Amino acid sequence: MAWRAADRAELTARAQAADASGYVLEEQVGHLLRRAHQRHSAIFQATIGDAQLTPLQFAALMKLADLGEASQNHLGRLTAMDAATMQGVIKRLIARGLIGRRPDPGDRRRLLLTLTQDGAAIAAEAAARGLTISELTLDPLTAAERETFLRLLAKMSD
Amino acid sequence: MAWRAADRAELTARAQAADASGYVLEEQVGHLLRRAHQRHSAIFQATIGDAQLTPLQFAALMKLADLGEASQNHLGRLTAMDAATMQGVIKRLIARGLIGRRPDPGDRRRLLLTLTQDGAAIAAEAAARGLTISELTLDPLTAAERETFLRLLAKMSD
DNA sequence: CCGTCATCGTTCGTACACGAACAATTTTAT
DNA sequence: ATAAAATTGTTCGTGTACGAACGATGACGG
Repeated sequence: MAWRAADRAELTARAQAADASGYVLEEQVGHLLRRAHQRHSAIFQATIGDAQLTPLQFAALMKLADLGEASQNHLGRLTAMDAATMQGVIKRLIARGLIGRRPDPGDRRRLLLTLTQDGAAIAAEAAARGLTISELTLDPLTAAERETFLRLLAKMSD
Repeated sequence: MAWRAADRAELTARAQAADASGYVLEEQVGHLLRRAHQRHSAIFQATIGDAQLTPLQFAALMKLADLGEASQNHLGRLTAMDAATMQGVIKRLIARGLIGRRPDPGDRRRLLLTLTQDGAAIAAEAAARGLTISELTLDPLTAAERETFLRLLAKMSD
């Protein structure tokens, strides 16, 4: 969001006087979570270097680098993507040649995913950027606040 | 996310041993923000009552109830939606007859939005549910933690 | 052995999310 | 007054998100 002085002033002015409903959008967790997520996405895009690599694609790459090999649904659960969303993410990663897919010999329903050489190279390169992105996102907080915030955020995500 | 015991066990086991990259997905702000946002969306959908009403449509309705009247872009900035996203949200709210649109007599670029009677009724009904949704989302935290969390979340969203 | 049930991957439809480009208008700086 | 810059609403393209339904396969109990 590119905030303007006029809009910001209007928001703080109105936040004082909660109207009859008692509902102040700017104080609700959902709205704040959404804005924090927006800000993180912007930082990700500006920092990851590879313009084609999205947060979800990056997450899948990192997790696959850790696992070595995984079925689509399994990788999806570990990266918090449902099967339908996974479809698109995997399709685009395969199209870019970053991951490969082969049938599981032991279970004909499953497709096993692995990083290609290109994929492994990009994953290694992006890992460091990923850490920078996390630091930049938490930049407005002090060191102590960051620890608290991450702990509470994890607790809330179950 | 419907967590399975096996997946959860695998995650906690792997989180211990950070591999060579030093990047542990589960500890990154972006991933946690995304999961928290997912959880909130699920709670919203289960609690809002009106199956057609989405979080963004609800936010637009609440803000418009507060403002009385606003142009599309202005309302978009106050609800943290860009102009392109706003298009779709407004289009669907108009289709449902919850908001109306008229040209601004003082500025021929602008379209002024207002709640219809139906829109105002639904907004009033939904406001209470909105507060419940926020409480349910913060439920895993203690009262003190909630206050801290909201403060840090707001600080981080700038 | 065989029916029931769960899981896997896929597709469809709807709704954000946002960069980019656009024409019409208003504002601003000269 | 007028050229340059900014704002408003729109459309297009790509990428999440996810419920719902589907056929194919596997797991399990009787």
